Amino acid sequence: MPSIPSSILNLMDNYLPAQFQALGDRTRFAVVERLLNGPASVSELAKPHDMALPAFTKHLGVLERSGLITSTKAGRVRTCAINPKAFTDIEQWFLDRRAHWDSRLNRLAQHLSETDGD
Amino acid sequence: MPSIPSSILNLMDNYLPAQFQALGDRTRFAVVERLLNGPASVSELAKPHDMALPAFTKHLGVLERSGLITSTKAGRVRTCAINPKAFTDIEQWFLDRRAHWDSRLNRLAQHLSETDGD
DNA sequence: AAATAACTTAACCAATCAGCTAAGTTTCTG
DNA sequence: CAGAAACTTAGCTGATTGGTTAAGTTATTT
Repeated sequence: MPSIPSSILNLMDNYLPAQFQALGDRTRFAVVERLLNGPASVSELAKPHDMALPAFTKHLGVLERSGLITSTKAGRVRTCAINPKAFTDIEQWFLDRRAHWDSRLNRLAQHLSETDGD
Repeated sequence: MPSIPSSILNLMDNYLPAQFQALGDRTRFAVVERLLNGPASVSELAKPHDMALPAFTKHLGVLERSGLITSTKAGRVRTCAINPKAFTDIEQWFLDRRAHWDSRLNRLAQHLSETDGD
């Protein structure tokens, strides 16, 4: 059974560290929180941040390359929006790890209670 | 003994960008995934990573300063463990934002249906 | 007591990052 | 069509990051 080469899968694969790194900057984190209220243009998003536009648009580039946001240009205005799937994926990672973590603790507790009287 | 005001502690506390940044590196991300299986010593954690120990312990420093992990030294062995509260806090951020996001979409849908016949 | 194990500290280096200014492009407005 | 608005591209810079080696410290083993 021929399968998709892992080189391609790896590209498709949502790589969480890239998304965490994107969120790991005050400015980008604030942009994401803003966009959770709905889409906005570049200049609208930039307004609260005390920096020149080129610096700011680099941040948007990082967010977009990580997959956390999307953007489309209409006329001279670029509009940015949250990519909900990226958030669902990260959320899922936390849910999975929590489930794993909890079951580990349960096994531990089980083991401790079973060996209690030894 | 003068102490750090709680107002400042609260600001330091739970500063998500720092935690995201800590997770935004392959090595540190892998360490966290490993620690979700249970505590481990520094050299145990370092083994799978092809780098000298000083480089590796810097990563542990970043993780610990962010609050994602804790460590204690017994004899010459430092043992690292997950700090579950940090994970709960991040998880909570995602749950909160999702709730907010969903209610925004609901309001939007509501609005669209109410103005449907205009 | 000497050797080894498990880090730790210090000093350095290359690469990436976050910012800047200046100049360019495209699209709207008057 | 001239000018302004909304980015975009290019090139520079200082700070931070992720790595290195060499040498030190502290605890255990033999």
